[in-house]
This record gives sequence, structure tokens and C-alpha cells, in this order.
Amino acid sequence: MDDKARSNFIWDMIEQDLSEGVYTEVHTRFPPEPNGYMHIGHCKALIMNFLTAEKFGGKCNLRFDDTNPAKEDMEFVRNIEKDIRWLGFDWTGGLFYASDYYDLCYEIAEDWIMRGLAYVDELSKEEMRAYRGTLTEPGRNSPWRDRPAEESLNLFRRMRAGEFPEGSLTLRMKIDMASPNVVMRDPAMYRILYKEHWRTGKKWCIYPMYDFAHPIGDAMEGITHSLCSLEYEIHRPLYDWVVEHAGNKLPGHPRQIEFARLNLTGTIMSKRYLRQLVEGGYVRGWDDPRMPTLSALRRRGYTGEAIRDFVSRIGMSKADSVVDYALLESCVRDDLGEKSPRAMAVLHPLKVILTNWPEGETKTLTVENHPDHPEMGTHTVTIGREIWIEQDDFMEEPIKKYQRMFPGNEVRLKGAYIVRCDGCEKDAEGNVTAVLCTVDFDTESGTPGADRKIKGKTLHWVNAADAVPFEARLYEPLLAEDDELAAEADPEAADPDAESAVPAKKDFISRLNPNSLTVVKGYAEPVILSAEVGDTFQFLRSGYFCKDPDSTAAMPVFNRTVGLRDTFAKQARK
RNA sequence: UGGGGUGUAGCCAAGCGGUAAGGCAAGGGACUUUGACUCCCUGACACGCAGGUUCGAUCCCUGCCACCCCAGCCA
Repeated sequence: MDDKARSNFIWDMIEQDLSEGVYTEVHTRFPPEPNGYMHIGHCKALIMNFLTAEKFGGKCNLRFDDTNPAKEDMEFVRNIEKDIRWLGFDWTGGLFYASDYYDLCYEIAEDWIMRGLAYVDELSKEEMRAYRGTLTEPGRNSPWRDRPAEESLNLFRRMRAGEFPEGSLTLRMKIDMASPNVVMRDPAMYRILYKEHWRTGKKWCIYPMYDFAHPIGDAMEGITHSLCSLEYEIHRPLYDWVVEHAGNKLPGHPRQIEFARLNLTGTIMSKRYLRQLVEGGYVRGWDDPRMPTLSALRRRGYTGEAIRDFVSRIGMSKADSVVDYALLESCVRDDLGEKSPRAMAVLHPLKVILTNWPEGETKTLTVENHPDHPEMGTHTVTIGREIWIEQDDFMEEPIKKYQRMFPGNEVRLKGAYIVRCDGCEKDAEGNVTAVLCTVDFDTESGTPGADRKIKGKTLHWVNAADAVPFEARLYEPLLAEDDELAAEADPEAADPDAESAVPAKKDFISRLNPNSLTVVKGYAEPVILSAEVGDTFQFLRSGYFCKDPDSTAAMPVFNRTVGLRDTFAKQARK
């Protein structure tokens, strides 16, 4: 499946590195910050890192980038590990934490101070911003930039000892305040944070910044290729600067390569917006099947295999893109189509009376579990005088090309008989209350008479006498079709507290699709009762459905993972 | 107006100087006890635009345009 992933510019670069002897092996890493639930957007980086290691016979580490104790939690660590395993990967290179390198980072920091590569700054956050300059104007050196190394060292040690309040001092790299790349204008290395770290406890009250700790972690783990998303491209000079200047303490120099992140139509990948959906009650939680989080996709019935296939098929490039959700759907259909047993369920029930069926009599029939996989076996269904069919499967006055039930037409009941529709019963308002049909008893499935060809289609149905009521949850994209926020810039890059975030927030909520969830009560054959939460069926002609944890003994609940393709509905819409 | 990137069909994406892969979507058709699956067939006077180099350019050069990223003591 994963071999669908063709070559890409990253693998080309790696091959070249290997052939030129820059590296003799390939070692990657997936470095999530444990500050939230993973979503499908993260899968691109995740799968790319793991797959690259697999492809080149190398290893891939899992490293939690836990350099900000204010935002991180152990609960997220467990979830991320679970998600990775669900996708079928293992951290063959080992499990690490950025916090494993706190001591080393500190050592390097002191070394840099003594070598004049870092200094303790007393500028406030606001002052620092002012000194940094703008995109078009160079910054100015901090007045503290050239203080004696011993003074910085003393201050830095006292920072560590907890002698200063948060925000009062920072340790900065001494690079170039006039650099056209603002990332290089004396970036912060350490800030004071009186937060207990979920791993290191109270040991530290100063924490290294990503730009400092990340390259060090990569280098320490022997990472050869550090694959990350495009927004880190401008950090690459800094990444290299850090590794070069700490070189005497590091075993290697990884190569950072960037690629475009994943966007999907009809949804969003921003943690900030997703949190809004959860906290605003627009969805039922982080694992609401409408969410793009992996826990939600899992609950909805997506498989790890389908997601791997999807990522393999979208390819890898540096061009900003928004992938059509239809591709993801195609991937799950492929996977589920092979694996899922078939069953019959009616979502919008309409009663059919088989008028020539003897009252009180029941017949047991055998149906296949999968048309292409006889080894998956069979199960039985019963049929009696009254059955349920889909409301869509009857039209008193058929539209063009309609081949389902209408007066005078014959259809096949899947696995049972050919029946002729004779008409229907209506209530006072003219609503159809029941369809009347005559059974051709000579056409039972599996018997010679079953070969008779008819014009009508084969319909799914459920015997009314032993039908199991169930709840089906049907989903549409979170965002209405023309409102693809996904194409917008990642708002996480913006300050959530900034004024500019307010209109975006309002706008985003107004784009929500009011029909993202539809709940219907239907009937299914009893076989669904034996399903466990998480089991998937293909409900014939309807789609793939996965049993939800909300299920009770009295009311099984099924999420529609994805519908079947419906070319007739498409034509009819035109 | 600084720097870093990106621009190939509706959406992704190959292509690496020799005359435009593939997938999804879309449209035809075959098959069908799922209008599903499967199987056929259909798509770029042409690769953001304009020049240039070349026998020949999507691939090289120049200029322009569009979009994305960066001014956190977030990652």
C-alpha cells in the first residue's frame, strides 16, 4: 500500500546525500509537542518521517518536544503514542524527550556565554520587540549585548537558581541584529518559567526555546534528516548555526528539509480553531467524528491503513495545497470495501407489505458476508410478510431512469425474492404509509428460478418482525463546501489573544455547516447486535458504518464513516 | 518597499533540455442479486506571464505577476 508513495524531492535529496557519502545511514524523527490531540494534518509529517526511515532501512525516533511546560501534559503523550501505533508505526529508533537534553542544553549555554556567543538580556518583552526592528528595518543591539561574559554567566546561574521573576531576563544568542532574516536577530535561548514540568518536576525554572533545543536533540540522537514543515524553512540557518556552534558537544550535523503541510477541504487543521469547536460546544468533544483529530477519525471508522494510504497518495512537495477530502474518502472506501462484512440496514424506513406472503410465516435465508470474499462466510436473515425498505427506493411516479420500486415494476430483494410492486397505501394527507408487493416465490436466491432477469435493481431490506432499531449518525463536512478555511493561513501562528484574531474567530464560526451531523433512527438486521464498538459493516448500498461507544444494549449507534459512491444520485441531481 | 519559499489539468502530483506519468474528482460505456466493487474509454495547441539562450525549454537565464511564511521570553 505504502509503495504507492513514489519518489519525492526529499527522497531524492536523501539518495544524493547517501551517494555522496554525506551520511551513511538514514535516521529520522517525529517530534510532536505534547500539547494537544493529533489531527490528520500531523500525519503527513508523522508518516513522512516514519516512512522515510523504512524506505532507507533506517530508524525513526519518537521525540516529544516538551520545552514549554506551560502548555504540555502527559495525557497528550499517551494519546500521541496511541495514535502512532494505530497508524501502524513503531519508534524503532527509540523514545526521547527534549527534556532529556536539559542538562546538555544548559552546559552548551554556559559554554556559549563564555565564548561570547550568548548573553543575558534585561530587555522587557516590549523593549525587545522594539529593538528587533521590522521586516524592512534592521534591529538594534540590546544595551546588554556586550556585557562581560562573567556577568552574563553569573546572571544566568542566578536565573537558574530562581532569583529573578518570569519575564525579567532571557538568555539570547549573539548572532546579528541586522540580519534580513528576523529569526537570526539574537533569538532567545532560555526564558524563566516557574512551571513544574511533567517530567523534570521542579528541577528547572528556566527552559530552552525550540530553536535552541530542537537542533541539539536532533544531533544528539544521530538524526540525519530532520523533516519538518515549511514554516521552519527560515529557521534553517538558525538550526545550522546552533549545531555548528555546539559542534564540539554534538555527534553529528542533521540536515533539515522542509515540505508543505497538509490542508483538507471542508475542515481545518488549526488547534486553535479546533479547540474553539470543542469549547464552544459546536462539536461533542475532541473525538467527535466530525473532527479531523485521529481519535475522531478512528471513532468515525477510518482505519490507520486508509490514512497511510492517503498520505502516500497525496505526495510530497513544497507547494501550498489543499487536498480534496474526496481523496481521503476514496482511500477509506478502498480499505473498508475489502475488510468490512456486509449487512442490511434501512436508514429511512418505509414499510412494504408482501401481500401474497402467508400471515405469520417466516423464512430464513442465507446471505454472503462479502461478495468477493467467500472465506468471510455467510450469515442468515429472516423474511416475513412485512419488511422495511428505504424511502428512496419507492416512487409512486418514477423519475427518468428510476429502476427501483414503482407500481408495475419488479425488483429483487437482496438475497431473497423478486417482487412486483403493485401500489401503495396512503394516509389522509397523501403520504405513503406502505408499499404493496407480490412475491414471485420461484425466484428465491440460490435456486434455479433466481436467474430470471428483470429491469429493476436489487434492493436492501430488513424484516420488520425482528428488525433491530438503531441510531445512525450521518456526517457532512464541518465547513460548508465553498468556505474552505483550510486554504487560509495557519492561524496558530498568530497570537490567539491578538485583536486581529477576533474577526477571524467570528468568521470561522459563521462558516460552520449546520448539517454536519444528522441523526436518524433506522432498522438493521440482528447481526449488528453481535458487533463490538469499533466494528465496521458495509450497510448494503448505503455506506460504511462503525459502531460507536455511545451504543447501549437497547440502542446501538453507528457512525457513517463514508457513503458508497452513488452515481445515480449524482445524475438525478442534474 | 527586507528576507525566505512556491506557481504543471477542478484537487493533489510526476517531470531534472528532446517534444506533458499517475491518483482523486468529472463524463461516457461494459459488467452487476450492492445504480457499490471491477473493467474499458475521455482530459493540458501545452506547464503563472513576458522575453532570452538553444536545432529544441515545463525543465537554463532575465524581468514581471500571484500566493505563502517570518517582527513569541510558542512549537
